[in-house]
Amino acid sequence: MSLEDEFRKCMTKISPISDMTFKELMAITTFETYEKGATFVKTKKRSSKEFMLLDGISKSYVHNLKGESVTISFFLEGKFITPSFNREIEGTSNVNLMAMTNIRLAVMDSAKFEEILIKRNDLKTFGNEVLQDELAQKINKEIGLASLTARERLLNFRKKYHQLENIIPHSDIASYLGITNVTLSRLRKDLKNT
Amino acid sequence: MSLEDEFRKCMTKISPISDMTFKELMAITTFETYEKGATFVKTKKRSSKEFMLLDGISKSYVHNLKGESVTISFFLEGKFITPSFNREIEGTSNVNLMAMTNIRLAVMDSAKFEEILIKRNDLKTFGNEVLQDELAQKINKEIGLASLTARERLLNFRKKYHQLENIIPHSDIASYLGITNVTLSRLRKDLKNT
DNA sequence: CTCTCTTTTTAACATTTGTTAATGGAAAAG
DNA sequence: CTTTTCCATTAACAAATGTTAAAAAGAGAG
Repeated sequence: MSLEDEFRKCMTKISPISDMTFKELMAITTFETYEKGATFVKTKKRSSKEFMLLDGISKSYVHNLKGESVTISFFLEGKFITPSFNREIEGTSNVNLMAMTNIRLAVMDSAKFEEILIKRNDLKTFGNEVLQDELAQKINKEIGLASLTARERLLNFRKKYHQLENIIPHSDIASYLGITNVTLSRLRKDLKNT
Repeated sequence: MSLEDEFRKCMTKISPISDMTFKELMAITTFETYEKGATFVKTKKRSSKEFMLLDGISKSYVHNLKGESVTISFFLEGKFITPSFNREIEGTSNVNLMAMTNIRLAVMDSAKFEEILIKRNDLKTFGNEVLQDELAQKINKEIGLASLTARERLLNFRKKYHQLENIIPHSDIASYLGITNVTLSRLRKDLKNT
């Protein structure tokens, strides 16, 4: 399958896009690949882009005041990454984006993407879908961190991200769950015998 | 000071608004008051409005799966409450908004507000300012919940919301911090002797 | 002012989570 | 294949947080 077809398929899976709109999108799209471990968006760097993750796994993360890396969220294949206007403060990203595996991305300039979005209703619907998913995830994560035990959060994580636990470093999962990796390991052991 | 003047003052404090734009805003604005304890936005009810909190204190909250109330954020006097497009999923709010004290609000229909926003650059700047503040707060809260101890979170809370601890129920603060109110009480005691 | 109701504090104990360090195991490098 | 390095597990202990229930303090009603 061509990159274009793949891109189209991912978009459509989120919300249907007309041929016309997709053609316009293609005109502003480049395809990029990053190797496992590459940070393709950095905080404090100015560069407004939108990303559709065609293949692989990615995470967003920040550093807290102690300098520790804190995972904010994970992105699986076919996910449209948090739009820039929901991720940037004064034109600079407030999170880093890192490839957890080798990844392939469709990359679009944010300003041009928005131009198309304004005039194309199907893309607007797409954008709303993405935004609403973002909102739902954010609030769920916050509720979880504020009111669930580490064990419950891990169970939720497993429901949402099947198999991810076997693919990416546990330290990333632990910081996502707001626990240490020692605690994660303990919980994993406990849950085996249940 | 008239309600209008008060409204204007609150807006300006966030980002300057021209006379012309403000006049248009006033045409779609009503002023409402709610008594302490009133929930003026409910999840699952359809009604897209924007709120400027002229006076008093408000909170947003949700219920988790166990039915417990979880405080998401607090709003102080002069704060523009999380815009509907950042709070609603398919036209229905994903949080409840409650008055923690008697409050006064400037209330605007979201669709009409957006119409003005589209054509008025000063209002767009205002909107961006609000959005960016929202983003910054959200990410900070998430980092805190994921990587700070309860004690550190309480200290941050105090820095951000001076005096709030003496005004609103501790159960609301505890759920905001992701701890029980017994733990909150303990931390308060500890921090006295420091 | 007194009584009632609600909120906050305190206590005692259980449980969870963090810390540090050692062990084990798997992947990468030579 | 062996060695090295990195990551996950385990253990032992410390610290933080939750749970339950009782006491104290505050707020509101009559």
